[in-house]
Amino acid sequence: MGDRYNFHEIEERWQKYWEEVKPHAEAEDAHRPRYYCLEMFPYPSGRLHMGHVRVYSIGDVIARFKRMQGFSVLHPMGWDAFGLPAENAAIKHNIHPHRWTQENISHMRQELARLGFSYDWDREVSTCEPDYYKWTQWLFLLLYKNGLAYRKAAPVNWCPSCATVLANEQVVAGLCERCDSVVEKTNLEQWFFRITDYADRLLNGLDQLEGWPEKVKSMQANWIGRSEGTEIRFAVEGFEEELPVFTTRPDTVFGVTYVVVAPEHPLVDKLIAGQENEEELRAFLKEVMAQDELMRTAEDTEKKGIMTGRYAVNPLNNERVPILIGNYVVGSYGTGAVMGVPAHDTRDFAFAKKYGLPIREVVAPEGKEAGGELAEAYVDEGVLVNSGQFTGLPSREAMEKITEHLEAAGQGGHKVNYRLRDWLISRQRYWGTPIPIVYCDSCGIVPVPEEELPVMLPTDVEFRPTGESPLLHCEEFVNTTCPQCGGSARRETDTMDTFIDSSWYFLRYTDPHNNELPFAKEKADAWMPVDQYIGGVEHAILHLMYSRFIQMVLSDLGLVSSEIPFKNLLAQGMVLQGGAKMSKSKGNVVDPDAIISQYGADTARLFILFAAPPDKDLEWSDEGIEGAYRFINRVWRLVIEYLDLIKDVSPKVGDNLGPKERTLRRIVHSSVKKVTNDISRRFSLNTAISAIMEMVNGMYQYKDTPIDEQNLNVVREAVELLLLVLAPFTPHVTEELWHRLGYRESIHAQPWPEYDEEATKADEITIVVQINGKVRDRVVVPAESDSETVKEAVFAQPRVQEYTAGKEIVKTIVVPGKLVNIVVK
RNA sequence: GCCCGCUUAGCUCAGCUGGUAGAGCACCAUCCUUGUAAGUUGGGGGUCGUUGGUUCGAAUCCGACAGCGGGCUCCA
Repeated sequence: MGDRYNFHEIEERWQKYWEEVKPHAEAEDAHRPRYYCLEMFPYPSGRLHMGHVRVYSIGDVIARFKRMQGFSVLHPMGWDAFGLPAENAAIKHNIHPHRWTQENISHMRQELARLGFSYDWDREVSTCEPDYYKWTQWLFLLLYKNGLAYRKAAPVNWCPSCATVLANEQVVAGLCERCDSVVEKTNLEQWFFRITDYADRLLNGLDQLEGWPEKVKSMQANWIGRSEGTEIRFAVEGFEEELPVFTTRPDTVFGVTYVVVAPEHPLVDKLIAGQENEEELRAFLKEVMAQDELMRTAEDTEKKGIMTGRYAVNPLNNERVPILIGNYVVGSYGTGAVMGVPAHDTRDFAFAKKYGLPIREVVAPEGKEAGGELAEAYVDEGVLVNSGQFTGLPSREAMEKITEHLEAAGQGGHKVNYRLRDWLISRQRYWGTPIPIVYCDSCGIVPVPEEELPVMLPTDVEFRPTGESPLLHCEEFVNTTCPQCGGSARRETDTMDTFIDSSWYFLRYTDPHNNELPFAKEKADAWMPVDQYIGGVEHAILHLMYSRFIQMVLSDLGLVSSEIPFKNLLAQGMVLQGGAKMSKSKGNVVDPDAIISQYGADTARLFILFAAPPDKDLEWSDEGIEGAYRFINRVWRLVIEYLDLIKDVSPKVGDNLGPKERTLRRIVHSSVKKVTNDISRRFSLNTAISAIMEMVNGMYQYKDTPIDEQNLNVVREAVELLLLVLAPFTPHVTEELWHRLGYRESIHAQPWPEYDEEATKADEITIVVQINGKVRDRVVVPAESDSETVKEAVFAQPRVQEYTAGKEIVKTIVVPGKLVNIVVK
C-alpha cells in the first residue's frame, strides 16, 4: 500500500471485494422503504460506448445515494439480446447468433464490472434465453386471448436490406431506422397488437406522468396525434357505397367543390372501372404508387390529381362534386379521402387553382363582407356565409350544429382520429422470440397452449446470405401437430419485434427466477412502478410508449396494480465529440476501455458526471478528464497527509472552536447541504460535484493551519464527510480511503451524512447597499442582526450619507441577510 | 408550417421561489523542486443573444425579434 494514488490496484481490490460480498444483492428488507432505480438495458453489441458509461454512471450514483439514504434499492442489469446484428454476424462471420450474443454479453458484463456499477447481478435477465422468451410468448398469448393480438393482411413497411417488415415507429422519414434503406410498401399477412384501443388512455395518461420531461410527453402526444373532427359521408353517384371523409372544419362543408381519394383507397378500383379515361387513370395510379412513400410525402412534391369522371353528393346541400384521385392524400390516415374546400385551406386552394376547380367562400372574417376573388385561402375561423340555414353562425357554433345535423340525418357525426396505428409486431427474422402460433388446415390459427411454452428457437439452422429467415427452411421447426386436432400443422415462422422483449423486462427483474409465471403480482407490486428510469431520448416514442401500453394491458387484466411503468424519467443527453454524436463513421469515438485503463473508472465516472447536467448533451474533453483525474489525486493527497494525525480521532466535534475551524466547518457543512440538495432535488450531479470541489478547496485552505490537538476531530469530521458525499460518484477511491481511516465496514453501507445547519451559518454577513437599485456600498454585520440594526449600520456609512445628502428618502427596502435598497428622490 | 428547448467568462456549464454574476478546464503570475513531470497559492477575464415592459431592483417574470438545436408534418 503505497502513498500514491494507484487506481489500478485500488479498483481491482474493491471490485473483487464487491463481487465476493455482493453488497448490492437486494435483501428485500421489508422495514425499509423501497426504491427501484433502472437504466435502460443495453443491446449487447460487443463493447460499451461512452453513452453507456454515461447512463449507467448516472444510475449508479442515484442507486448508491438512495441506498445511503436508507432505501432498499433494486438496481438490476440485463440484456436486450435479440436483434438483427447478431444475425448479420452469423451470415458474415459464420458464428451462431447465440454464441455471438453470449460472447458480447460476457465482455460487456466485465466492462460494467470494471466501472464499479452496483448491480444486483443475481437478477440479470437476457431476453434471448428460453427462460425469458417463454414469458414473452406467454405475454403474446395473453394479448391474443384478450383480442389484442390479431393477424391481418395490410400494406406494411418492408426494409429490403433487413429483409423484414417494420413498425411505423421504426420508419424515419421513409427510411429504415436501423440501416437507412428506403422502406417499401408490401401487402403481407402480419401480426398486430391493438395499441390503438389504448390511444386515448396513452394520451390522457401522459398528464399523470409528472416526473417525465415535457419534451418526451409532447413527442408521444404528437405521435398519438389525436384529432377531433367530423366524419361526413358523401353518397357516390351510381354506387351503393358511401365515401366518408374526415374533417376538422365541418363549418366549411358548404364550400366543398370536389372530393379527393388516395390512390390506395378501397373504392378506387370500382370508381375507375369502365370510365372512358380508365387507361389514363390506371397510368396515373401506377405512377403514383411507384413513388415510394418518402418521395410522395416530401414537402416539395407537386400535388397531382386526376378526375375520375365520377361524382359525389354533398349531404348538406345535395350538390354534385367531382371525385378526384390525388397523390397527396394518404391512404392510411383518416378515411383515405378528403373534401376539397379551396376557399379555406391552403393546400386545397393551390390544388383548385391548378386544376381550375371552383372556389367558393363560405366563411368570412368577422365584420367583413364576403365576395370578390380570394387571393389566398382564408383559413381562420369566422362567420358563415353562403351556407344555407347555417349562414350567419360563427364557425364554432356552426361546427357543432352541422355535425349534429349530419348525425340526425345519418350521414356522419363526431369522430376522433388518431395518427397512431396498430403495432405491427411480426418480423421475418430468425433471432427473435418465436410467435407461439400454429396454422392448421382444419382449425386455422391455433395458439400454442401455455404448457407447451416455450416454443424453442431451433439452434441448428442455416443462415442464408440473402438474409431470408432460416426458420422458413427449418423443417423440424415448421412442421408440427395441431394442438387442437392433432393433425399436421405449420408453425408461424415470424418472430416478434424486439420491442416486445423490452416492454416488460422491468417486471421480470422484480421476480427473475419465477418458473410458474413471468412474475408474481406481489413481487411486481412491491417494486413497481420504477421510481427512476434513465435512458436516451431516442426511445422517447418507441420503447417508452410500448412499455406504457403493455403495462396498461397487464394492469387491466389484474396482473399488476400500477398502470404506469415508470414514475420518473430522466432522458439523458448524448455524448458528443467536436459537436457531433460519437460514431464510427465520423471517427470521433472515445473508447471507454482506453479511458479506464489510463485514468481508472473513478475518473471516468467523475468526469462524465461533472461535464454536463445529466439531461443535456455532453461534450467530451480530454482536458476535462485530466481535470477529474487531478481532482481525485487532490482528494487522495489531502486524506493521506492527514491520515496519521486523525487515524484514532473521533469525528465528534466539541464546542469552543477557533475562527478557522468555524470557517472550515461552515464550508464543509454547507457543501454537504448543497450536495444533498443537488442530488435529491433533480439529480443535478454536475453541480453536486462542483460543490464537492469547493469543499476540497476549503479543506486545502485550512491545511496549513498549525493543528492543535483539540481541532483534530474537526479535520476528521471534514475528511469523513468528504468521503461520504463523494462515495456514490467515485466508489473505489472512497472505499479505499474509508478503510484506511480504520473502518472495517464498506463506506457504501454508511448512512448519507447529515449536515449541521448551525455550522453552515456565517458569523458575519455582508449586506449589499443599493441606492435606487444600484450597488453603492457593502457593510459587514453580525449574522443575527435584525432589520433595524442593519438599517442603522447602513445609514451610518459615509458613502450612504453622501448619496442621500439633500435628497428625500422615499423608502428603504431591507432583505434580511442580503441587502438594503434605499430609494431616494 | 406547428410545438419544444437553448443562448451567461476563451471552452463546458451552474445560477432554486427576482436581491453582491459563479465552478471546472484553459490562461497569467507566485512559491516548491537541481531540472522535468507533478504540486501550492493567487489573479485577470462577462453590456447574462437583441429589444420593449412589470418592479425600489431583472441573467431570473412577461411580450416581441434573432440565432442555434430537437420533435411532428401534404394529417385533412
